[in-house]
Amino acid sequence: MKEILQQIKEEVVAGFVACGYDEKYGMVSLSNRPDLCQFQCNGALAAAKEYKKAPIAIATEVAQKLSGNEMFAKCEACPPGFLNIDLSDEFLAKFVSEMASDKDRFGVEKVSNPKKIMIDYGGPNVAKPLHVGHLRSAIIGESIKRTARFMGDEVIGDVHLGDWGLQMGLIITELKLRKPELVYFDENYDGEYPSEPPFTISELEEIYPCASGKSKEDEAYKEAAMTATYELQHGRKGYQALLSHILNVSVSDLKRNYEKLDVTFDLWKGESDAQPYIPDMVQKMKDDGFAYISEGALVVDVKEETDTKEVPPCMILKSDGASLYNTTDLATLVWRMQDYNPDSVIYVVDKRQELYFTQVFRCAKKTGIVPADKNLYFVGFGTMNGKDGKPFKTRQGGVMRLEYLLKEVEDKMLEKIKENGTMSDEEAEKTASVVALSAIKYGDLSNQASKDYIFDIDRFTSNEGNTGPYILYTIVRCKSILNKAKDVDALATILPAHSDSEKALHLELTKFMAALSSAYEDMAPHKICAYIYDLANAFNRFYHDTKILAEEDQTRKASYLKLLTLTRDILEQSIDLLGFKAPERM
RNA sequence: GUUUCUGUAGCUCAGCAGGAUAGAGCGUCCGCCUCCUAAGCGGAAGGCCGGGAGUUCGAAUCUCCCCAGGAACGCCA
Repeated sequence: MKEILQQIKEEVVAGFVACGYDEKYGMVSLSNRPDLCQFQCNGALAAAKEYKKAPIAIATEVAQKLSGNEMFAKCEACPPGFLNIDLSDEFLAKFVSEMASDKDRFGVEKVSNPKKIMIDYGGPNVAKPLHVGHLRSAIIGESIKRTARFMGDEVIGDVHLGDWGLQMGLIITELKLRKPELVYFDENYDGEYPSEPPFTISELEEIYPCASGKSKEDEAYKEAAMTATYELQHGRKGYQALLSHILNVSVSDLKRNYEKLDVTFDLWKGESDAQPYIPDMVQKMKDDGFAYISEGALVVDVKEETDTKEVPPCMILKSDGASLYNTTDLATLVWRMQDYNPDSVIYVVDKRQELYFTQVFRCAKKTGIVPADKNLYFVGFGTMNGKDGKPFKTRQGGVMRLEYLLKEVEDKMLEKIKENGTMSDEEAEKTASVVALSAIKYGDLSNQASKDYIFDIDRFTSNEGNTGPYILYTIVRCKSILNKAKDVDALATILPAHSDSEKALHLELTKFMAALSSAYEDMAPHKICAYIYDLANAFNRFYHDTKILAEEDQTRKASYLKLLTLTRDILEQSIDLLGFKAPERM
């Protein structure tokens, strides 16, 4: 259905036009003075210049023209020239009623031109456990994916594993040092490689940081790792067999962890999947004259005249001939275009990588890997900091594993539930994990993605304030009443509001469409958070001063229940887009 | 050094296609459970929107300069 602001605007525009003013002055926005009115139009102030009239005169004229319009309870001119608008309670109730009758979408229409979008989020390294650094990509990407899907786009999520490059060389080098007798290291071996991996996930997780540490101190070790990387990339069989072991062991562990986060991917492709496309891609870049040798490396210039800063060329191959991050990302775009041909690709990545992606995007467009009419978006997110404002660490100063973080938050929630609940242990634990996820995700998503934010467990899990648990609690309240009222009349209409708090709730509900579409357009989940926080507040106020189940007027009671249903549904739909769920009780 | 992001209440953050008295939460203080979950609701105190110029009838919001902090800046990803 048509957004409420749009409906109001049409009336106001008509008013302006009828008075002889340009329609552009009929812009309507939410009031920034809710104490005075619900909506406002500042067009008269702007029109004053063009028509050489006092703003208040214009506003008064338009206000008179609009008086008597059924949509408005009030439409008055206010000095110096504001047009203050209140909707009639009837119109408001009717609008909300219409939303309620739209069972699954609550008035939100799908986009008229759905797109095929591929979204690249996650980016975990195999052989390394998920840590907090992967949290934001997963959470934000998942939310953007769900939102776009809800709006009608076809969205393909790709985890984009980090399963190539120096880190693999490091693991192989360390493994060789520890178990040189393994057949994978015997270059003359030409039999079948064992199907059982020569390590467990925990060993793997220990090997990488160890190797990485050594390579920073030991030049020769680093050299060996780079050689191993090169050999792996150039088809050394034993190493490739090792790679697939590493992948298998690691991916099943990753899947388990992402599942806990309620984050899913349609594709489990990795950097290694792009490798077969590299030779042709590179050759074509050379043939087309885009790629040339500079300082020993193969590069493509991506400078543009409008640049305010130096944009270094996009490096395609290192001087030793090995591929690197950029190469792999470009080759990944090759198969993405070839196999899926998406209209756009969205990268949800740490914002520090912005320059790299600028280079990659330009290079992809310039060399024709990605046609000009496709869009490549970089959604950069900030760092997750600890309470001290520095990157989040464990108490020991190491990188916090996601599993442990999750466990810590779950324990906190469980404690709270046990304190004031009467649940069985089993239900308490289930509920704790649901609420914990909401605490983490809401804590993250309620901040603008691009900014750094402080991950404060105590605040996120707090009983009070703008938190995931608060939103869930509100939903649980709705559910609790609805469960008790067995006779919810699905066909009931929502009556004009009886009280201020009810009216405020109506008004808040009408903003759902606008909130969602702006979150969608800006790829900004925090806008959904801001909206549901306002909605939850409005509901709790209403809840507090309205006796719902005890209401004697049955029509009114049915209207309340309908209102509750809509509130619950919108909240649940919204948190689903954020990537978490509400329990039945808490 | 260059580029870029950030700077709003004691703390954590909204608001930024300019508009009327700058908004939340936490923390502090004061109220509210014989009533549908008090993980709630109401209220109070708390701000030169980093500083300075400019554009405008009007600036937290746009432009420029400064200050402070972070980040990126060709063979890591």
